[in-house]
Amino acid sequence: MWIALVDCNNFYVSCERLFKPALEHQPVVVLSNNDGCAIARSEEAKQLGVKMGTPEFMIDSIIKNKIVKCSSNYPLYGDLSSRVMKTLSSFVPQIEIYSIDEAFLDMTDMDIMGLHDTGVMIRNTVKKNIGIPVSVGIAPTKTLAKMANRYAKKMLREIGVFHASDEKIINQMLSYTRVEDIWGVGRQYAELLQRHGFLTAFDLKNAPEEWMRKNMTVQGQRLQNELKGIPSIEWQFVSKTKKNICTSRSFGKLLTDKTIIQQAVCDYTASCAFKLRKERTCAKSIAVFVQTNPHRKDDVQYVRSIIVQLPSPSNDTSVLIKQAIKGFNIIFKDGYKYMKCGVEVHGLVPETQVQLNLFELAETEKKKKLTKTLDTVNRSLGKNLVKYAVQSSENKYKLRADYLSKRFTTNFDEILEVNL
DNA sequence: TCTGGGGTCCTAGGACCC
DNA sequence: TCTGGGGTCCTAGGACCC
Repeated sequence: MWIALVDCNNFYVSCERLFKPALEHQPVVVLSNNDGCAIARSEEAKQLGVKMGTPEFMIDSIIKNKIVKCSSNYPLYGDLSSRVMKTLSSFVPQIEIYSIDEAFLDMTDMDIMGLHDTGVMIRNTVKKNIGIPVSVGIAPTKTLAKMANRYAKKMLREIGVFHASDEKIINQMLSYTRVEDIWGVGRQYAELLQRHGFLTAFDLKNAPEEWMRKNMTVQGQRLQNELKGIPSIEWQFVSKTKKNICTSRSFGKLLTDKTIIQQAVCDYTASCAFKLRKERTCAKSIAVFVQTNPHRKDDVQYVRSIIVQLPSPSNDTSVLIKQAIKGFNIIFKDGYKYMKCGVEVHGLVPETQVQLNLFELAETEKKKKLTKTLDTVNRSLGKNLVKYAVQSSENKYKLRADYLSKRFTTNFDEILEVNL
């Protein structure tokens, strides 16, 4: 089996550059929600020492005025992503979209002109059609394809394609790759592995199976098999239905006022309810959490969450808001400076599976019509103008987005972006 | 002054049932 | 004095991903 992992280079930065060619060859970062920290960096920005997750104020303190900052613009990235994915789909029978900027391609039947050349063709076509640069890694398993992709970026920058085509080449790649750079090995496991003398992916491939199982659970076993060239991660051509849905945000500034925070909780609940309806699922329970800013060492800290069971599974905004407020009232305490709150819905079941008694049924039909109308109106306006009374009518917890680019390819309204 | 948001999978341990 | 065992469901928490 041959698997390709196609990955857009510095995706968010590449999207911004597409519409602002002057950013080409400039150090550019894209900032997270709230303009909090860097979540995408151009090569030039990486060379200036900007790390993933560097807070904006630290970027300023090191290299003020040398770098272009963009607020993140998810509608734009989402639209370009689907165009890239559509182009990739034209090459192979099926692709697995792994994230906004990555997809796995089953290349097993593609070996007509040689897999390396096929990879080059894919890369050139995406660049020509969409304008986004991509890298391609081809190998016998997903984990090795990820590694090959990274190798292409690091070692074969100009070509941007690497085919790990036989055992000798794969072993070279494994020896080159340090454990902390393997897909599936995070900081904790990397430290553990290094302590035990496993430094490269090649070491890990040859580690005792017993040890892997004992210290890294079944995931470690799977990972080791993948490194040995035995595919152990299933294809996922159709996206699974979600198991949890979450909406949470940091506030633009620290908040103490219960009413304003409750409005945020209600807005995020409405957002979760909308996502549930889009997925055609209902939630069994809803969790609410609030927290202070852990980075402010001098402030008194408070973090709390609560799970509220719903009377019956629901995706109705008013039902969810009612329960969310109930939970919020239990966990909220005066006297703290809050930085963030969020809402998470759990135990999702298909809409069609929800059992109701007759009384509930009659009520639900009425509510469904109301909800459908609200969704339709809000969608056609391109923003959430129509709301329940407990939601916010103005942005008292508004997020910052000082460097926002225009929505070049979509009709989304500015307000949708900054409001939620 | 200023530090993201949205997910997944796995395991352990408790509650409960027979 | 001796005090089962297996199964399921749920939740919390850890680790990881982009």
